Amino acid sequence: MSRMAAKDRREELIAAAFRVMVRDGVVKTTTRAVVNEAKMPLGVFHYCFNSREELLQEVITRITDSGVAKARNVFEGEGDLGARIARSLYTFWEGVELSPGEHQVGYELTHYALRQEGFEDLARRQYAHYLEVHEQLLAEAAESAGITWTVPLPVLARYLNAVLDGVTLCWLADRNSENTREVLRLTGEHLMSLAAKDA
Amino acid sequence: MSRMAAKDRREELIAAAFRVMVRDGVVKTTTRAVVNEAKMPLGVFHYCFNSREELLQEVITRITDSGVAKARNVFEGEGDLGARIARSLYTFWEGVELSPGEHQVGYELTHYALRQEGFEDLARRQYAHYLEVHEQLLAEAAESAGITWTVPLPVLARYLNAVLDGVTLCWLADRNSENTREVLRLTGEHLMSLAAKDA
DNA sequence: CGGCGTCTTGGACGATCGACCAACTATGAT
DNA sequence: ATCATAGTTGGTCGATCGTCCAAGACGCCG
Repeated sequence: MSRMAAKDRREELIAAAFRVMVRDGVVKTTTRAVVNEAKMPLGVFHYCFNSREELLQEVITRITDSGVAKARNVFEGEGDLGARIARSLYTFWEGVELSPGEHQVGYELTHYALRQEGFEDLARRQYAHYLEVHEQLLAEAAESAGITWTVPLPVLARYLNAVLDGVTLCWLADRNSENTREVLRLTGEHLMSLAAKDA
Repeated sequence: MSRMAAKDRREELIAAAFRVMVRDGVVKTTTRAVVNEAKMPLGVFHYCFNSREELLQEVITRITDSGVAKARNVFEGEGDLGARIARSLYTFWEGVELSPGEHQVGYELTHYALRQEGFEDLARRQYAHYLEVHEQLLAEAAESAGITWTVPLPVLARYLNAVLDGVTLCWLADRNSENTREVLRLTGEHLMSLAAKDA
């Protein structure tokens, strides 16, 4: 193998691990599967990571910080509040249908973290981040549309997050896209009914 | 060990497996952990089950048919539509806070089934069942309250299922009960706004 | 009593896993 | 050129897993 800095190899292994997760699931993401995906000898692994847990932890933080959540970060653009909400929900859903595996991995990692001693904080932070992103999104949308939410922002963000997680989870099981889109449309209308024009 | 019919031993093993799942998670529910929980020798396992997968499949169908979903089956009782909806959502949430592990196991099993070759149908059926229950609940509530839903029942059921799954998943991570209850209250009000009095 | 299913049991097998290590090699500073 | 540092490699260890089996024990029916 050509010589490479341990830092760089770490990054490649993290990327390889994520690909394996998407393809085969978190449980089957073994050290051997990862180095095989990255086309590296097995010995490399514990030279770059102290343990398998350390790798998974790294993947979780990457996903949390800038991965799947990015697809939700799309309240930008033109139009009134209704159009922007509808477009945001549509864009989110586009992301799910485009790469279901990535979202599936997100949930698997959450449950993995919840079961792993000392990893509960990772799951906690994961959802704290999601809620924060949604909160910020809703706040920006309200400001640029000149409205005020009639529901406390943390509650509204949690509601939005719940609907998105819920429809995704259900769709991963039954792949009913049509009804899912209808649910998102319904949710969009509901959100609009919770906006009050500023004085 | 006292002599016992294989059928009966199966049931005890299924129950033991469920307890292990709730306590340690699906991944750590090994054949040895199960027989240990049931206080049976290891050899019993493959006398009662052809494989570990067969046991997990049995647990999934039990949960799907009458387990966790039962907690949602509570639209019964007195009062107007608003009171009944609020009480139903509250009862559901009571169930989650009372035994979070059981709900957590439900999600873990869903993801397990989605990854297991040939088990996708189990996850499919699981959610088909949930949606059916919610649909029936909403239909009964509408009839006894003399209202009609202004949204197609399958869509409304999926929406309700999504919110419940979503808030549960989020709460399992951050344990924020207060905001979760607010989300459920908000959802209840939303549902009421989707009811039209019959002519 | 004798036989025949049904059930019980402890041990063993091969596979796979995370982790570890010793030997080797390349690189760059002195 | 020397040497310390950093990186590479293949093999191996012990643990754990699902699965299987042979030998025995029980209970029922003839």
